[in-house]
Amino acid sequence: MARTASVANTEHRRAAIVAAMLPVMAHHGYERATIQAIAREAGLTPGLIHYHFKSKQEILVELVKAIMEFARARFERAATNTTRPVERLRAYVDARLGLGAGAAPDMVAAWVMVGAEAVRQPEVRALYEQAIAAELAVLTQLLSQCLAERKRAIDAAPALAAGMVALMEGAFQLSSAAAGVMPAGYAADAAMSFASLSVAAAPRANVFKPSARPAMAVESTKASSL
Amino acid sequence: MARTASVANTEHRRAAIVAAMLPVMAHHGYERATIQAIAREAGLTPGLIHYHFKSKQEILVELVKAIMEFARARFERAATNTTRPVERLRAYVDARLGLGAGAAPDMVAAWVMVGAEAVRQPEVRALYEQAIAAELAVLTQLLSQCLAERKRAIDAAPALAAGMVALMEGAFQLSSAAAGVMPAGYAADAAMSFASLSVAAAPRANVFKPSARPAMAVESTKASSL
Amino acid sequence: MARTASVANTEHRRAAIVAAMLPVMAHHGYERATIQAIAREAGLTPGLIHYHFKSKQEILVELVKAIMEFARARFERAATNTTRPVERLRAYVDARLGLGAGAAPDMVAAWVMVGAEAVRQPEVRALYEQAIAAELAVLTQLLSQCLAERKRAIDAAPALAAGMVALMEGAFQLSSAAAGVMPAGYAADAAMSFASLSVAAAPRANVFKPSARPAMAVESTKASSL
Amino acid sequence: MARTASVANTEHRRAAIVAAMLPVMAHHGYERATIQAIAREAGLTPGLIHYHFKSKQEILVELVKAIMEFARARFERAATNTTRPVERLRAYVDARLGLGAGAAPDMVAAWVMVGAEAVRQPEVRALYEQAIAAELAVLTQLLSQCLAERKRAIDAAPALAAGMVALMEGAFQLSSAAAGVMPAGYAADAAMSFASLSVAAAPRANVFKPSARPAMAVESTKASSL
DNA sequence: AATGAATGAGTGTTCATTCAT
DNA sequence: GATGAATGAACACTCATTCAT
Repeated sequence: MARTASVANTEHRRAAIVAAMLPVMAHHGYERATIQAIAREAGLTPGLIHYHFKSKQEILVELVKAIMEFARARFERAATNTTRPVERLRAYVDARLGLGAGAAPDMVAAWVMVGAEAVRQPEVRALYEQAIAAELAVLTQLLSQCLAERKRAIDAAPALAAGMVALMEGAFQLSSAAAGVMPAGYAADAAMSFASLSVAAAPRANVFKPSARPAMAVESTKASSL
Repeated sequence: MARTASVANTEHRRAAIVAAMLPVMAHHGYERATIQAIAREAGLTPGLIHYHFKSKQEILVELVKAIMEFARARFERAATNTTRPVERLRAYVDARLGLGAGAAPDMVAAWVMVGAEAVRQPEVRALYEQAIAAELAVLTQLLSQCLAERKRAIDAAPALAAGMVALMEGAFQLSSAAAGVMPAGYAADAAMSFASLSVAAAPRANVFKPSARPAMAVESTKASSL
Repeated sequence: MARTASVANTEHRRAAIVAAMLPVMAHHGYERATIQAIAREAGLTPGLIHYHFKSKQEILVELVKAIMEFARARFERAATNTTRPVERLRAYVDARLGLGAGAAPDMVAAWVMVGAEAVRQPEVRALYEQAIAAELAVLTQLLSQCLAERKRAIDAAPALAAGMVALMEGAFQLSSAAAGVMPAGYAADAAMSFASLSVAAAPRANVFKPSARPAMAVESTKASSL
Repeated sequence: MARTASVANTEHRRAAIVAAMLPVMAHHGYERATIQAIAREAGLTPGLIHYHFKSKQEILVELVKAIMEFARARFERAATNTTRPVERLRAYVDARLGLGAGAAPDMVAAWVMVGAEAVRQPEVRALYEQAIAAELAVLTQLLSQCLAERKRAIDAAPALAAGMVALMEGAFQLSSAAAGVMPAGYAADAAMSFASLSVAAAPRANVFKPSARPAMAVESTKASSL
């Protein structure tokens, strides 16, 4: 009933503007995500955008942070149900690929645009690298736990994590620009299969006789929407 | 006499303009790849660009085709040395990831920009999907051959190919925008490892007693530069 | 009770706003002296500025008046110690040049900006002319007293005053925009020297035999349009 | 009859744009000398202005150079008729004040605006200081020659030159913003009078018995900060 | 074929001013 | 009196495209 305090109002406005930039960028890219278009999407006047943000790039930076935070939060929520490494890994993959692309295609497309801007804008690149580094760190930890649980050497975890991150980033790109030619729901399956097989194939930790028996069932991976 | 005929000259000019667009797009993206910058890169005058191309987008379309053709040609060249499915698969992966990123970073970055444009420009998207479909077809065939050679069911080939394409597209993105945080040379290794393990784990074709023995050595994968 | 009456408070606010405009104009000029910047300098909110002033130009008008008043007050203070014409003249020059630029560079720079605005804004020009006319009047009177004291004809006083005003206005400009290339402390010396020599060289009042004829004939100077 | 070559055409356009900026700046100042207004004055379209100049400031910089060059050329032309120091000095003063203000009031007003911009724009300030330094150098030389001709010590030349430059800059300001209250033609007279009297009053070079001692002691002037 | 000057629509951004609270 | 969010008209600048030569 009572109007929120001005500070909160400003924060709300900023959040609304960032939120408005997401679909505009998803459909038109950064350069064509004009201040006018963002304002229209947010139901505001163009001048007001620059009252709340110093520059268009600042909105982009906030958008990148928001998407990062969104992904992080979704994983945290999904991972609270279990402590088993494999299940946590699956929760991570599903959070990123299973629901992500299907439930939030605009966010996925916007992220693809962010990735393209990261190629040429140093400030965006720094944020993007930070996001990728965070992904790598989380995945490396999860994979290390999976490997340790099965008494495997964890040396391969970083490279494996890198491959999974690449697969996921590529899946985002393809779901945004070539969805028509990709098989349904391949991505989460492929990611989990890659992880499972790699863990199973990893050499035993400090042991001389590796058996390399795949015990994590690949077949259990199913029903991802990307 | 020394001058080539005008048609051929026109074709040369067109090719030169397309070639000039590549590095400009790699560094500035499509929107900021101005006609002036392309002309400067090509050593031509701005007006001449529009004499040879109806619009800027037409140059982009030609560039996409040129990159597709370049990748196809490189694979063909590398694959002539062998008929063994596994080696041909490796040749393919190396052609795309092994030398690609290191030898032609501008082309990789330009391809990333193309991918972003494909999200919003229908004509570019059609081409991009065509390119991805071609990748999928080639990889599916190569993987099917690998599976058949080992008497495995080939049903999983399309999904596996999709995963590999995603991994490669993601690797392009990451090598262009987050090279600093990725492990060295992870991509080709990951792609080959993924393929090898998946082939090995595939069920036997039309056979009741699967043994699931991994016979394609994962360790043979080495030293890729992406 | 402790609060001053609203009218007085309003006056204080107006004075504070005018005072805040001075350094902002000194550093950014009139056009770039934004209401936001003035408000920040004054520790007020932007909206309040327009509560106390109808427009930005009204603040400028008040600022011009304030600077004029400041200069007048400083001279009055310095001139109370003496009644001797020469000393009063020196007090005037020192008030304007001796301490002025050093003690209040912002005010000097702001005055330069006022001078530029006077070129194009009629209302500011009217005030500026009023200020210059006041300077001329004061200087003419002081110089007339100096001349009279030495029994010289006072006819030249207005022209001499005009030259001194020009020298001082120019000194303000140069101290604000070219301090690096000007000799130290030249201005007050030059002004006093100009006055002293001119007084000494002036013809005797109502006398037929002029003495003190300068070797380089001043009379030969004629027909200048400025 | 024949169209001039393109390079010359471009140079002509640049010169025309610079020339168009002069009256616009003279009447509206730099900030309000909009690209639109300059284009209108030049009879060109706004877009073309930025085809020939990278930025508005670049036009300003060229304008400053043009005014400097104009003043230099006018003096050179006027000074060719004589080698006598005093006459050359007069030629200089007349070139700057005698005809200048009357014949080219827009240029004088534009120069005043340049002076104001020099306060806040480092690049303009650098040019302005260069212009003032050139003035000082020329005047110092001319005054030194006058002093030498009359066997006077030339030590005072720099300070005297500085005073004259200040007087002239101030005269420009006043002729642009307070012409109505200034006596007619005072400036050139004042400048020449100042120079003549100062030369006459200067001590003899290397001589023990100085003559021409002014009754109002110039030496008493000290410690001014400007 | 080729030039490069020219156009005009559109961009991000600034800012004096207004106004609901 | 006071706030600060909001407006809208300007601004400098960019750029694909056109066209006279």
